[in-house]
Parts: sequence; structure tokens; C-alpha cells
Amino acid sequence: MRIGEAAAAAGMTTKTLRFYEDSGLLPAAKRSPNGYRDYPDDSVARLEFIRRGRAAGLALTQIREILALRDAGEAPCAHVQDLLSNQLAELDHQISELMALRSIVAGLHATAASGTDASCDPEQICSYL
Amino acid sequence: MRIGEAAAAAGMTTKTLRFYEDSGLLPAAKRSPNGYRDYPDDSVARLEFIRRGRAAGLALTQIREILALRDAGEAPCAHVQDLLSNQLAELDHQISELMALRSIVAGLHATAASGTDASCDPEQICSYL
DNA sequence: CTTGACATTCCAGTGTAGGGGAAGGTTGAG
DNA sequence: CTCAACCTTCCCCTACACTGGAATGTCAAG
Repeated sequence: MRIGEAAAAAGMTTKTLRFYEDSGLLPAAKRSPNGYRDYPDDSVARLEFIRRGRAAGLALTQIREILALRDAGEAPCAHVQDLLSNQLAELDHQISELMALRSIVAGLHATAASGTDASCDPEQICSYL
Repeated sequence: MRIGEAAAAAGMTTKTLRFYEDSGLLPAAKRSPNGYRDYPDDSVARLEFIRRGRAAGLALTQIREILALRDAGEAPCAHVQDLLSNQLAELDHQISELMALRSIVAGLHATAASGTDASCDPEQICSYL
């Protein structure tokens, strides 16, 4: 498939795909005789993986690392296992940070929902934050 | 109070305060005869509000909107409540995406751990990482 | 044969949230 | 008097993740 198709299928722009290729998140696509990139169908799954990671707030560098590990396949390499362990630990850390932030925001939101407009003291900025 | 005092009281740098002024989050402070900014005491409360908003993951543009409502004499509480709702929903989305990715990485790790030959040359196999 | 929708590369700009450091003015202490 | 610690404006720099646009090439349809 050409870059426009792949981009549309993944809900991205062609610019983004070329950027991801430059950034090492996508392997360089093979080219048609006319020089156009020709993507295999499973590129869309890879792009969607990247999209999910981005939606989760991961940086492209972290997504790139995870993809590189995934690309390493079945290599029973101790080094790769260590890297995967580190990724898992990092993901756990990020999840717990996000959950902590969530509970803070949930508390603020509950306070805001329980109050009336009268509880918003004009002298203060806003009692809810 | 001078900018350094206000910044220290709010746990920020003087750079940040000037940046906030340029960005419309802080009104332009009145100046002492020597040209130094002279902040009223309640600026610290405003800065702490900004800090709390940032800590809750709000962008400066959102915080600016809240402050603008308050400065216009309106109680921004309903608006804040909306922002907090959105923030909560976004956090929930991010957390669920992160947990989905975590389970993918956990699967890779389990697969890698089930392999046999644990000794390999990190230089050779994993050099692309 | 031309038009329009694709594609290519390359360079440059955007927005976010500040940080670095120069060049100079002001103030209090020793 | 000098020195350090403040302050001022000014401009550039950072990282991240794209985005825009120019100049050019390719290709199917009318």
C-alpha cells in the first residue's frame, strides 16, 4: 500500500509516517519502481501500536525501544530480557504516577461536584483547585 | 515583594514568573522606582493556584482561561469542574492504554523468558537497540 | 494533452514550558 | 570602594512531535 493509504488507515498523515521512518519507528519501506514507498499490510498494526503508545502518553523514544524489543522476536537473549524487564518496570512506574494524578484530580472533581456556586468565594481564585 | 521573593515563595524561578507575565497568566506587576517588579502579597496565592493546576496536568492555556474568568469577576468554578471532568476522562484513557501496552510487553517478556539459550553476545544481537 | 491527486526530498516553522546567558542597572555589607 | 546579590531587557536555545510549503516527479481519467 502507498503512504497515503497507510496513513489514512492508521489515522495519521503522510508527513507523520515519513517522520516516523526518519525517527526509526518504522523500518524504511521498500520502494515501488516509481520511488513511492510501498508498505506491507502489517505496517498499519505497527502504526496503531504507536498510536496507542502516544495516546498513553509515552514518548516516541520509549515506543521505539519497545518496538525494537518486539522486533528482536524470540531471541532468548539475556540482554533483551533485561531490557524488557526495565520497560515493564518503567511502564509500571508510569501507570502508578498516572493513577496518583488521577486520584488527585478525582478528589478535586468530587469537591467541585459537591459544592454549590456559593462555595466559590469571590475573594479566592477558586476553591476547587 | 520583589520577583525573587515571590518566585521562592511559590517554588518557581524568576524566569518562570516573567514568562507567566508574558503569557498573560500574571498581570504586569507595578514597578518600584528602580524598575524592579513589585508584587502584591496575593500574587503568591495566584502562583500557587497555577502550580496546583499544573500539578493536576492542566495546560497553561487552560489555567489562563480559569484565571481570566475569575479576573472578570465570574466564578470560574463550573468551568473548572468541566476541565477537571475532561482531565479525569483523559487520565482514564491514558491509564487504560498504558495497561494494554503493559500487557503486551509482559507477554514479550514471558516469551523471552521461556527461551533456552540465555547466553548471547549483546554486541551482536542487540546492537540495534 | 492537460488536469488533479498522488508521491518525492529538503528546509523551515509551530507550540509548549520554560532555561541560559549576555550586558547592564541597583543595593546593601564590609 | 568594591563586591556580591539582586534586578532589568534581550535574544537565543532546548526537546518533542509534528506541520507547512516549495520544487519536482508520477499516473489515471477525461
